[in-house]
Amino acid sequence: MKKLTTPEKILRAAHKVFDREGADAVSMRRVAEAVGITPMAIYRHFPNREALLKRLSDDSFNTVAHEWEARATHPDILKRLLALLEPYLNYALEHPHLFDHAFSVRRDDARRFPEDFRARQSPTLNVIADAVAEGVRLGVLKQDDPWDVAMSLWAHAHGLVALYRAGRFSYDEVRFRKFYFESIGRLVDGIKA
Amino acid sequence: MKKLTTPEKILRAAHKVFDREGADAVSMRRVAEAVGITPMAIYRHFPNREALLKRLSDDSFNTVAHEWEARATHPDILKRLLALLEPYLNYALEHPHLFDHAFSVRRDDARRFPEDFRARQSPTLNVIADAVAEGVRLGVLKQDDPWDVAMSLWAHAHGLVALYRAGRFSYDEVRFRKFYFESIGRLVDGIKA
DNA sequence: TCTTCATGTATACAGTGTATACATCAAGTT
DNA sequence: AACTTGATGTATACACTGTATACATGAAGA
Repeated sequence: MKKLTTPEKILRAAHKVFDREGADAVSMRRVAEAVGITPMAIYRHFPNREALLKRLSDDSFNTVAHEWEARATHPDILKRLLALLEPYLNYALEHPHLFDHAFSVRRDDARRFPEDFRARQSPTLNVIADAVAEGVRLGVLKQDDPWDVAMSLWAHAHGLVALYRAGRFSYDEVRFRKFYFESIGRLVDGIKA
Repeated sequence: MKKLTTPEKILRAAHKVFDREGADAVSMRRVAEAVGITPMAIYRHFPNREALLKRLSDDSFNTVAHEWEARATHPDILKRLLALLEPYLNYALEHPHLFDHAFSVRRDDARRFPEDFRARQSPTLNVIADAVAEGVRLGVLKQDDPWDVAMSLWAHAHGLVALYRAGRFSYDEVRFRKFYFESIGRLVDGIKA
């Protein structure tokens, strides 16, 4: 059992509340009480509440993001693309509040399409675009810009999850998961050679 | 110049702030001051702030929603589908804050896929699903469930706009508009017969 | 022993939504 | 004409928020 520094304790307490009840439930006073310090003590470690929340969703996202690369192995390009988009769905279903904050909240410092992505600054979209590029090279996919196609795939997955998160589906997780892949399949049909 | 009732004045003042600065800027005190009444007077006309915001985005959305039906005329099914998704983009670009609230905020009373949509309770998705059904009938589109396909189209459009709204594109409006239709075009390619 | 600095506390302020109690005034009703 | 009622407003207060400011504490180094 490692001894925790105060910033770590703050992050853990805040993460717990965030993951369970969403960003709105993460108040400085509530986090401070959970840690056992005064609200103002948090400001010794984080400039403000927004920075604390950002750090939280960044950390949470990064721990999951590595799964993208691990999925980049399937030899069948079309199946690989679907497999690459599964962690996105899993993350949204397992950590809905953190997902909302990581992907649906406006971020002025976020990586932007196209320049940041083409500069390979997104480890997650890299593997998708690489898979698309390989598919094009092998003749499995239509001739098209791999980054544009990767963005289409991301947007499609994101749209489905965003509508699900916004309460526009009555499906339970199992049936939504099915619809998610069927829907992405329609897009994949459109990029096939 | 029609004389305005108090609820109308409240809605107008709130709409102005909402459209310009977003939901967070709409405080009861600020709206009340703009109208020239006390904050608590608003509660004579709206049960609470949430209801006021909901009414605002509902109204704003409904005034735009009629454009959907007006676009349902193009004889070419594929072009009609693209034309049907244009008002969605226009609305998002012209009223970004209201768009966020109308489509990205969780609504437990929102119409849900599939049952509410199949029951034709969404005037906007009706025209899309009808166009898809007609396309299937004419053999222009693959055999598939029109409501599932319509939902895919909506999700794709929504995902693009949501990512744009979340600051994931560096494109200006003109270039994003181009990418929006190109991307939807990839999905349309996938549902073509 | 003295200083310094990181880390914490205490207090206060301006902001929020809204519950509660009271005021005003026009429209019926007797 | 007098009285009642109901719609609409105000005034005040409460609990909550993020955080600026001032001060306390205690360990490390000189």
